[in-house]
Amino acid sequence: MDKGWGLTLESSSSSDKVGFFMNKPVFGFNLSPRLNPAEMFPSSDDKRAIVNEVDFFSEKKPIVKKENSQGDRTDQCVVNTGLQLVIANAGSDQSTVDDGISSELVLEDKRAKIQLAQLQVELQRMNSENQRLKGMLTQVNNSYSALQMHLVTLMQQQQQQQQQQQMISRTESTHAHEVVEAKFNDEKKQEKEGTIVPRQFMELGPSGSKADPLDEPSNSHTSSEERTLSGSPRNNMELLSRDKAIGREESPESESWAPNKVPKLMNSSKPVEQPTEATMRKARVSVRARSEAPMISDGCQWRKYGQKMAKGNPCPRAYYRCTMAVGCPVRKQVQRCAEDRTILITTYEGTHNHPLPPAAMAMASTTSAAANMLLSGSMPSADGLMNTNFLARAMLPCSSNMATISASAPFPTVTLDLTAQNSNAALPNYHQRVNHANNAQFQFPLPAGLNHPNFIASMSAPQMPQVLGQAMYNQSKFSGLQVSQDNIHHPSISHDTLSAATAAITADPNFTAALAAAISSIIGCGSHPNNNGNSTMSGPSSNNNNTSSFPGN
DNA sequence: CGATTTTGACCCGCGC
DNA sequence: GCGCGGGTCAAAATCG
Repeated sequence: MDKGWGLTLESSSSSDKVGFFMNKPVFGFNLSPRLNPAEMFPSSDDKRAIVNEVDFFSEKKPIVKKENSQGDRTDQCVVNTGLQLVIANAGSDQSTVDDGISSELVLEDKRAKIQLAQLQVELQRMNSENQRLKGMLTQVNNSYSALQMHLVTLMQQQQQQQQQQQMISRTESTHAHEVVEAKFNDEKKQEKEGTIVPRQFMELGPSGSKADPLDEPSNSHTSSEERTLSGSPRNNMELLSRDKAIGREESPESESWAPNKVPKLMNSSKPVEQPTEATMRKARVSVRARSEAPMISDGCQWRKYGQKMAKGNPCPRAYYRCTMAVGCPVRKQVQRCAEDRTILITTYEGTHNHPLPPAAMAMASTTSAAANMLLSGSMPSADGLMNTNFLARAMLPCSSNMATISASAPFPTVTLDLTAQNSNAALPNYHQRVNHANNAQFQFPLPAGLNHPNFIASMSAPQMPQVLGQAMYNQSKFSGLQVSQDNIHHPSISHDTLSAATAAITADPNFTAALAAAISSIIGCGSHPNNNGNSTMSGPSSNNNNTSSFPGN
């Protein structure tokens, strides 16, 4: 930790007891070996401190002089004198007294002792505070790790469930075939489709189908089930249309694309087991990040399946679907910001139905947490949004433009703004757009917009510095970013660091992904203290497979 | 030659 | 009912 944070607390301050949150107080008091290290760090096991202590007493004056020359004059005058006197008294060495102990010296001695005592008290206080902060940091880290583990576990369980259900549905599909044949025996061709279609979506669906083909022989027309899957008429129509589409697809290629159609059918077949999936399908997480690359790296593999010109934006919008697993319903849209083309807007939608690589977990958990937060207020109703954003506000009392929740129809969307000068450049227009649509909108800061002035000014929330600080530190370790705490007055992040982080976000796609973990942890901790790890929705992850064609270029 | 991208067509929801 | 815009499909083109 100290290495990464570049602690330079002179000799004695390198003690492990002084965590990075202590750097400010330590610097503020300018503790140095001029003070008796043994007193300042009574339980310190720091080698340097011990050495200094020994040297100090063994060579008395030479050491004192040497250190005086390094220290600032004020400290020199007061503290050093005190120490000398202590030595003189302790050693009962009258030689120094022979020069004449003036009352001034005695006063200085007392002053020094008082100051020393004050410093010790202050140090103790700082130590205890440091311990407390470290404890909180550990707690946050543990929570985050636990949540990630929990998420992974859940995803694995989900996958196992899917596999089991797929096994079951395979056998059931045979029955379905027979029933379909019986019902549509007047047209042999129809029979064929009836057999093929159920198999497709049962095997490729994101989660095992609990639909019982026996209950609904005409699977492709089970509007009753579809209705339960989603309350929205839009989905109903979608599903019906999908049925038609599947019905007309007989080419081999249709099989390869079947997964794309499967999710909704699958949703329809299991409305009870995954009640949130339909809503998750609607919930979107939009990530704004500065990037010259065509796509941000999120750890997932994507295939482009479409590109369109969107109204109001000269840059085309590209459509991608996740190809890490057959039938993964997750899709994303990538588009340059019309106002600032260096900003890449990536909108994720859907839930991965497969395990994610670590690189993808960060962004996935981020979007998951964001979507969960959005959906935790239940539906995109006004109440839901109010609740959601109440949580956001409570959790992150400072208000800036790092993240936005909007009830933008038809999909509620969370916007995570990873851009630097977001609020000044692009967001105003964005906000106007959203507000004009009479959408409730709330904002809260995220670490990604690290160099946002409001962000720095708003670091009062006690949990923020720790989470962000740790995230920054962790990131710095593998992104090559050096995070130094020298001369900063806030425990976690300096302006320089923020700038560097912003630069790193742009330069290193992995940084974005990992930084997303911090976002995730913040959002998760704040909005879903109990269940944010349960998220099954994973956004995407960003990744390395940059597509050749980039919207807007 | 398989995988991926491109791109025009198509479908659907929504507003007028 | 019609037109618009968003989203998706799928054949053709391109890439590795």
